[in-house]
Amino acid sequence: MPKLPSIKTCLLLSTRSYYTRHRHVSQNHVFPPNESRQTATSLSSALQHHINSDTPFYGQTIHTHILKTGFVPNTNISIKLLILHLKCGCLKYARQMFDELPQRTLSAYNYMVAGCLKHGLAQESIGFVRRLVLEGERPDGYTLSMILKASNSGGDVMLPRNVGGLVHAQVLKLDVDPDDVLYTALVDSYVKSGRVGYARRVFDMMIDKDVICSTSMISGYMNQGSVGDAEEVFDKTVEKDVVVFNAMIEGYSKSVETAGKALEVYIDMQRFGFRPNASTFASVVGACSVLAGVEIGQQVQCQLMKSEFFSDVKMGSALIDMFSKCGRVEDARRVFDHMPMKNVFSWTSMIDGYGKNGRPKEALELFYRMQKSCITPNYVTFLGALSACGHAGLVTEGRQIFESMERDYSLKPRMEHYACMVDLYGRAGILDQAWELVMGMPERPNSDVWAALLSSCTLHGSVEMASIAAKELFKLNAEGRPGAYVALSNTLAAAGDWDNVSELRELMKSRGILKDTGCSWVGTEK
DNA sequence: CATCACGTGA
Repeated sequence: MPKLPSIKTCLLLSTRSYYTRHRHVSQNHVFPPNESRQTATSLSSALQHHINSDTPFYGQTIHTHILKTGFVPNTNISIKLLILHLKCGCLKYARQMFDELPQRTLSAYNYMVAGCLKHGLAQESIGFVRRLVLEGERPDGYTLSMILKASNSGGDVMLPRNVGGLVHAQVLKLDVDPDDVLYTALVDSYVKSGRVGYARRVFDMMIDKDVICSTSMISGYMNQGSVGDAEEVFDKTVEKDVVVFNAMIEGYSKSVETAGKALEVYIDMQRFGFRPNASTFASVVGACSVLAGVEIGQQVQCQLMKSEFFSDVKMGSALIDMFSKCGRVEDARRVFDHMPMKNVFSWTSMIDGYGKNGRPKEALELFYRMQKSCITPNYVTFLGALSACGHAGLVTEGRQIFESMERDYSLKPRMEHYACMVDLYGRAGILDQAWELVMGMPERPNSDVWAALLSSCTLHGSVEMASIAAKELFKLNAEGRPGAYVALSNTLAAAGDWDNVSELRELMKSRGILKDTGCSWVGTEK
């Protein structure tokens, strides 16, 4: 039987292989220990070194070595090993270390929660929160901020709807300093759940409002179309950074009215000495596409080409999108062809660009070529391909693509896809197929689907189906869709059902949807 | 042991 290496050898082994690759790192923890207690101490400091210098894999090496010796790590070492495994992304080992701990402290729990979150396992992380509460621990500021993060992670995390409020209450109970990062996390949580008013209230409690929380606040305001409030917060932000500028530019770039300001801020930030980064360029190019300003867009493109982001995939997609929106598909295609690296986004932008510019053949051709290369289409790609089929009236092809979604890529069609298919059948005049699809949906159709069905009925004069679709639509959110009333009214009128038309018009008037009759001003000037 | 917070495209 081979002799097991001693701890001393382990340390030397792991550190030697480490130093051959990282000669610049100080060697102050390599001292060979003489006694067992010292062994633990020097082992601990070696592990600490790998935690601090972000070289977790070497720390893991130490673990495999000490496992061979049969050395039983103390709590201190176990926790360090746990941290190292988390840093390496080995949740399995981390969990094993965690379960073997003699006593599980709050900080150990917090590590597990954070580790799961970092690897996208929000549900798992909440599981650890549950466990710590069941074991009688009280969540501290760290735990609370991670609960917020988990709830913001978007996934299907089982949490009460108003987590933000519940955490807020706990925060107030804990009596934490308003300038703690936790307050920033709270602001961000409220912003992300769309409750900007609450976010502002928390924000106002903070005395030292730094860039980070201001940025959260700004993006919250920008997402609502309250540009003025965003500007107010932005102006009050003393120590600005690239990110705040980006948040402003991104916000401004969304609408035609403010896209010009996006360009101004872009110039401003450079004047203040901030170098634009990939996100900045993406937003600025976005602003150009909103303005349909190819000229400025091309100027930005030139600047971009000279920057270090010239080959950035994000940039390429933004440029493709801009040129497509300006109706210059050929230019978009040139960008696409010259991209050194392409990802799903690049392909999707290009497919969508062809679709939106009335070139379904090219869109589909690209869609098939993409599948032949190693890029896997996603939800948005399918949406682009399906809408291209819709524009071209390619029913059979559309159906095949729709079916391949789940079969070949295990992507469950979303509401948008169903709406797209209904639209495809509807435009082609195959209303019964559209109806069948809607009835066979696994989930309840949303307003987009009913709206697509309604407009198909309007197109082909099917009054009965139109009224069903309209009824469902009104049940959902008719207020946001004045078009629904108009479509139904047109269908009824086309069928000569004037009684219902006038009834509907009354309804529209009472709900404040019917505006004054439009009239032309042409010829009224003196 | 020393975790947690801002912008990201179709």
